Amino acid sequence: MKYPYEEFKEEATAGLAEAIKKLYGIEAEIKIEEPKEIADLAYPCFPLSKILKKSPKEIAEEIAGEIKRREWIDKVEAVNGYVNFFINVKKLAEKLLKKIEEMGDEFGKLPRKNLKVIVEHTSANPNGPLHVGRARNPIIGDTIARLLKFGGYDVVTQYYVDDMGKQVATLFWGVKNLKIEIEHEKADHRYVVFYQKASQLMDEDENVKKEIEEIIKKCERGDEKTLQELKEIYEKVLDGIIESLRNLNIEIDEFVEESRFVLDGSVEKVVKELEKLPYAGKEGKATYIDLEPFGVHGRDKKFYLTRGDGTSLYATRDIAYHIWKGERADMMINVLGEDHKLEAKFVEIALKLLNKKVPEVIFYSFVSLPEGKMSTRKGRVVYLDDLIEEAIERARKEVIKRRGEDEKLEYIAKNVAAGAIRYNIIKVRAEKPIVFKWDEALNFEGQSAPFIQYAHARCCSILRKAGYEGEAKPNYEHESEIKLIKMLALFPEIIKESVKTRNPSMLAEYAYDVASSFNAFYRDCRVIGSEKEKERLALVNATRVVLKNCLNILGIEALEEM
RNA sequence: GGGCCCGUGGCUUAGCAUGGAUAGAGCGACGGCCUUCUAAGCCGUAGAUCGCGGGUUCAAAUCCCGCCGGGUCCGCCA
Repeated sequence: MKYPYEEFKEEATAGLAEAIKKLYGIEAEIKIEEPKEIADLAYPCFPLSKILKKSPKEIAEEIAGEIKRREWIDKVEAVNGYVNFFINVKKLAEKLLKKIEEMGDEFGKLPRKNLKVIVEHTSANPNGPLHVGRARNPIIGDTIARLLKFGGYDVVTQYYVDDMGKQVATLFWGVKNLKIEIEHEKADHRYVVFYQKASQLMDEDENVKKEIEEIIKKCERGDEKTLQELKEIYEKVLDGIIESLRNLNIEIDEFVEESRFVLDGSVEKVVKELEKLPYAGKEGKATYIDLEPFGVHGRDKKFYLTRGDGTSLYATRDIAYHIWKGERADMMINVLGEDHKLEAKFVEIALKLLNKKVPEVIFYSFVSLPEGKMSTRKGRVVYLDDLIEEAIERARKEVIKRRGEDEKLEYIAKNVAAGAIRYNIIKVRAEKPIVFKWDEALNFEGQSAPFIQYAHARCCSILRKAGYEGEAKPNYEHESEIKLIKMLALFPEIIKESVKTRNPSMLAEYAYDVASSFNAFYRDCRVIGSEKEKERLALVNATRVVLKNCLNILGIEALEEM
């Protein structure tokens, strides 16, 4: 199965190759471009000019003269050394609308690949509520998962639960030893106070530090009773985190506890295997791998696998986890903060040395506050729950302003809020650092989720009123109609591209462009009651489908009214 | 000291992988548009040495080298 735009592109490429062969007798690599306003496709003749010793202008003219109108190619022009192609809009409209009509929610999907991919994201220590500094993780992870599913992969998402590290142990110690009364409906917010106080005491009091260290040691030795006790506490915090995620439309398929890899002996096996390698060394009883031969330079290039007492370290357990994961999937994708780069590099090196599958990693920069990096320990944070709550509050005001209070108020406000937050994170490339500002994070206008949701709601409203039944003979002439058709046709291309590059921000941008093109159409072309009502309704419906599919991938509710 | 990432109008950002035709948006500012399908919208104006300096090329925001500024890491933490 091919999408219409794809067919056009193939026809143009084939036509070019043929023409060049015929004219100059050479097999040229055809690199085709998609200039926005100028043409639908363009072929620059500059590289050929060098080989042929002819001006690009002349070459373009010769080639353009050679390429005939075909099924998809409506017009070919030579301009400034480019061969410009124009698509047969009538044909495009016919084929595209038919395809969208048939496929509906499936439109834009790529063929099934029969490859299982595990997307690991969030994996935050369950010692307190999620904060905005890490909010990119679940949003990027969930969007990537949805995107890959749409792109034909079988996707499972995993949250790796660090149930035996310092953070959870500190939390546990705090809950057991401190008396703090705090009111909050969510457990993660109640418990984080114990964690904060305990961390503070740990810095001040050597005995507290020792007690916490003892808890960690017990866990790492596989003491099941201690692990169980910790679990009873952290599980409540984790439930709070899960609830926060659910408010952003994020569900995680599997939770994998770190301790299982200690308990089942796989961590020990990893250490034994790695110890045998020539890169391994010992310092006292602690084992390390020297990273210098792998191109890692710095003050200290030793990466430790075990402590002096033989217990394992986080990265070592992470290796065991990845071996386990790799046995259960064809591909692994991890979403990690940029602070994990070195650790991830180490895990990668270790996995390669052990001849195991290596994960792809998507790194993101932190969301910081104007006063600096967020920190749960220091209490310098904006919690995700507070952001969501504020977003809903603001959305509610907007909804009331527009449509008054009705039974749909909460539903709309909640989804506008969640959408706005998700969109604002995903529209920016993951590597870019973000400084958190309330008004930017909660923008409901311009390039934002509500803008796109609004266009979708407008589509739905028109279709509702007109009673669309799905029959149409497309014949579009208005510039805004044509622009919109072409925009919709690009959807599968955008999916292909963003799946390939694992870059959902491209899709976010595209969804905005579709909504924007629709608004122009809405402005210029009356639908209901016009002579062209039927075919315009078909276009509105096609727009609705594309917007909905975009929004679904972005994890944003496609509201039907707002 | 070293590694990696970021640097595009006042602010936020797309484009950078695979170099091409006038650098595309949004916010904010200013001025307009609700008697017709939802004004969370639309139209217009102003605003850009694409961090700086070299280089490669017919062509550089995009590739290479150097520098500057910011982030991040270099722990027997996670």
